[in-house]
Amino acid sequence: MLSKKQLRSDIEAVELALKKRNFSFDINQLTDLENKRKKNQVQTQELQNLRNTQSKAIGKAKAAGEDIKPLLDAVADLGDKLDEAKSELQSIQVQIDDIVMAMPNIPHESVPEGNSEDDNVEVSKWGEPGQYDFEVKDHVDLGEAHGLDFETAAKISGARFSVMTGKIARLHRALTQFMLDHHVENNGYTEAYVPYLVNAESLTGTGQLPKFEADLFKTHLHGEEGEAKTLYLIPTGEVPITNMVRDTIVKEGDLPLKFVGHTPSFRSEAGSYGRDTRGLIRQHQFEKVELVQVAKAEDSYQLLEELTNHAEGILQALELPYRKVILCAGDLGFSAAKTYDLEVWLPGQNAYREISSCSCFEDFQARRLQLRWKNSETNKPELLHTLNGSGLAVGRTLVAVLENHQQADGSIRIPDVLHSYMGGITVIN
RNA sequence: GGAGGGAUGGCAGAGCGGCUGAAUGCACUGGUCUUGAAAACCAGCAAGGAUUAAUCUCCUUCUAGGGUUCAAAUCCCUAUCCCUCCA
Repeated sequence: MLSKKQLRSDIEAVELALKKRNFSFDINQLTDLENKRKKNQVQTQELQNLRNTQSKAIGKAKAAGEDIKPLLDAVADLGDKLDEAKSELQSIQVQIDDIVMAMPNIPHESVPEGNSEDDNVEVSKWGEPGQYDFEVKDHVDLGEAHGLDFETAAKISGARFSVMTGKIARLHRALTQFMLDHHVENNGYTEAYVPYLVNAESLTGTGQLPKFEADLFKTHLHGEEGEAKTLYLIPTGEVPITNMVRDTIVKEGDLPLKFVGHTPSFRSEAGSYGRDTRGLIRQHQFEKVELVQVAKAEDSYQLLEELTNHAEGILQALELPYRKVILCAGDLGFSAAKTYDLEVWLPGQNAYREISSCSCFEDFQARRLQLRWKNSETNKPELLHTLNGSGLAVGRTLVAVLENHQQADGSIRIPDVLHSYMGGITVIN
């Protein structure tokens, strides 16, 4: 959520900034509502003030043993007037909130202009795509022989699910364990285990709601669809991990907070029919190791670089060629101010594909989350900045390992760092 | 499944219709004292919002949502979460 102060004082600048990401809104509508709000709020507060002072006077008169009847008569219709003013104010505020909650974050000044992923800008490249003196297979063909099974998954659940058995399943687990250990031991993250079902408040805090409900799997207990009983499957570990610190004032000395968590992610993939239908690339359920940081405003962009490097460290350790791109304004996610995507080389697709997305949200999420720290200089709570990134998406990492480390006979070479996690297995064949 | 108890500021914890935005302690900030520190003492210290150049002032908030009342942290109802006991 953007700051309402900013929307009042500098709405033209907001419009201009959001235009960069092809988002437009009706300035006049918002200013009209804002003017109404101002008038109504002042009026309502005056009525409340009147009620408070009158009530106090009644209390005093009563204590002094005076006749309070005339005072009671004087406030007879105050309650109704107040109710009316309040409900009108509330309806205006709901309208304003609806508009403001649907507004995306303002892109950071370093974000390049552009409309789609074609306009993203490559920042760096690591490793060289391998040369293969045989015809490369994609992960579906490679995995089939080793226990990657989409047909059984389709029987159990449907399209966009997978079953893994045997060594593939172990490799998938090994990748997860390796990533978690790596980030805890080398990068200073605290491991977090979190719920996979979350309430609407949490999803509102990180920005998935109210705008993107269609992307979520929704459950309700005992067939009842009510606020309290509705839970959603998390679309990313970002949601529960970031929400651990919702509504808190973090001690300055504890900053930055750094959490790493392994969770499944559940996505409806509404609107992506026909895209990436083959293989593990786009699933309703996939595993991810998520990095989350919470920091002071002045540190956040430095930490975005670090966090991205942490994700890159996994790719390097697994000997996977990749490139880093900065997303253009038009391709930026709703809550993000700046995002680096890491794209791993997939020989089977002869292309770089996203495997991690690392973003700084500035105070956009923190404002919804009421996530703050107390500045000892001003003695005032200030909003923190939030960051997160995949470190990495496990399913896609599995794809990358299979495809990049395939050998002529269809076997898979296991990168050195995984050997201990694989019980000494160095090749899957 | 049944019966109770609870949720209050950064934390702990009093208050149980008007004098309570909230005692007290801890933490924190500033000061006195000290060569320095600790201790002691003094002072300050909830958040959000409206208005303002700023100060002032005002409004809202004691888990959440309803209700009673001129007036609610306090009474009533509902929900959520926590705890204890019984089965």
